Amino acid sequence: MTSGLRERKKTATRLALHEAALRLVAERGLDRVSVDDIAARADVSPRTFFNYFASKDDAVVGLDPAGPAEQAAAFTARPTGESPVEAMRAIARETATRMAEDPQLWPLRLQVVETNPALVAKLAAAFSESDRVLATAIAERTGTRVDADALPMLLAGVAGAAMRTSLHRWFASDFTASLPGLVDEAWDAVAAGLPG
Amino acid sequence: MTSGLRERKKTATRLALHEAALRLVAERGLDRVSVDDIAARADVSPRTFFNYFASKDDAVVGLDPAGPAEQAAAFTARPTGESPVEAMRAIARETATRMAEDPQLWPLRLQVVETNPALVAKLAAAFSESDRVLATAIAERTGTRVDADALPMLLAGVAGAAMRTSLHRWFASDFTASLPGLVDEAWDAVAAGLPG
DNA sequence: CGCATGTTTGCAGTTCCTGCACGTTTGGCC
DNA sequence: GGCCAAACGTGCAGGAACTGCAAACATGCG
Repeated sequence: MTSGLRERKKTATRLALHEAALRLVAERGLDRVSVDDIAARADVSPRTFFNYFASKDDAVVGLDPAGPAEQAAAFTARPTGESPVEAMRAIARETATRMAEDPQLWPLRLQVVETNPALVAKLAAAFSESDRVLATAIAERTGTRVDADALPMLLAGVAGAAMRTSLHRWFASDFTASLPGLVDEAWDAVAAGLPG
Repeated sequence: MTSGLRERKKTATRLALHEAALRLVAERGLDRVSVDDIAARADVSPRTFFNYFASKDDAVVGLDPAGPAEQAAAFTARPTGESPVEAMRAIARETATRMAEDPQLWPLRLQVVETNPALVAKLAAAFSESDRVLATAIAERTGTRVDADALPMLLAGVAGAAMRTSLHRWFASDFTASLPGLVDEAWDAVAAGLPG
């Protein structure tokens, strides 16, 4: 899969920068960590940092830049019998399962993000970008247009809301709850039209 | 309402800075406008700029910082007979009506935001903050807890998705569509459980 | 080996943003 | 009107984020 040495080194460096950023911010707080600090702990030059992340915040949040596109592809690949809502729900559940697999990374990420308001904003922006990509995929699958019909953006946005809600409850439960279970609950409520 | 001279001057300065930022960015694009440019056009010192906005981006987007709290208050003030969904829908419609009243400001804002990716991110962050405040209000009204129950964040998030979708479609229609009408469509779809 | 291509790094420079200190304006009070 | 306290505007100094450029360096491939 990751064949060449070059690519392996790149992903290793990216991960090293992300983990360095995450741990430093967990220890000291966002504004007591500089890009130079992060670069130093990851053993690269400060200039190199910006070859991997566009900003300090991005390095801390450290999301896979290919994530949204992969989700969109997964959505497109769902069986044609499924309704758009069923398909979105299915990939949300898959994503949740994958997130919950690593008992360290996502909990630490969420802990650090919830503690630093600027990062909450960054994560929201990342979700919004993901929504945008997913909306395009939904439009293609359903033969609608993002600009004209409500469904694509609405469904993508609701999916994002369901995931954010579930992540928050997962965090609030100290990661003892089942993330896929929380995702299911959220989608049940959505499918029922959000009963009060 | 706005009694003192002091307060009137403050809101005037804030508005001047926002309009300066908006028009300059509309003309040249975000990265060809500096804070100094904005301050100069608004006739204040660069240092004063930061007494009104925390960042250049915030000045361009220029949302009322009291907006989320006002929405939450409006939600709390809805008749007790209404379900949470009905109440949220009602204030969404009110908000949409108010936005559509000014035929200049919101269209220009949306135009500028959609043209500059960094601003899309900022707007998403602002919506997320609004969601957070609304979720708290929903929890209080329904006797649930934001940390434990899905409804507060989920409903707030869905409301945000409905508004973002409607704003996008309004923009895509060149502002010829009725924004409250689009909001109604979005909420109809949500209430029906997002049929495909 | 040796070339083409991609990656790292240092450096100079711009812009954003903040803390601090000081002068000016405003509102309340007599 | 005159006075005081609080709020506001401004200049300055400085740290940190980020970018473009060009020179070294590493890797893949023939």
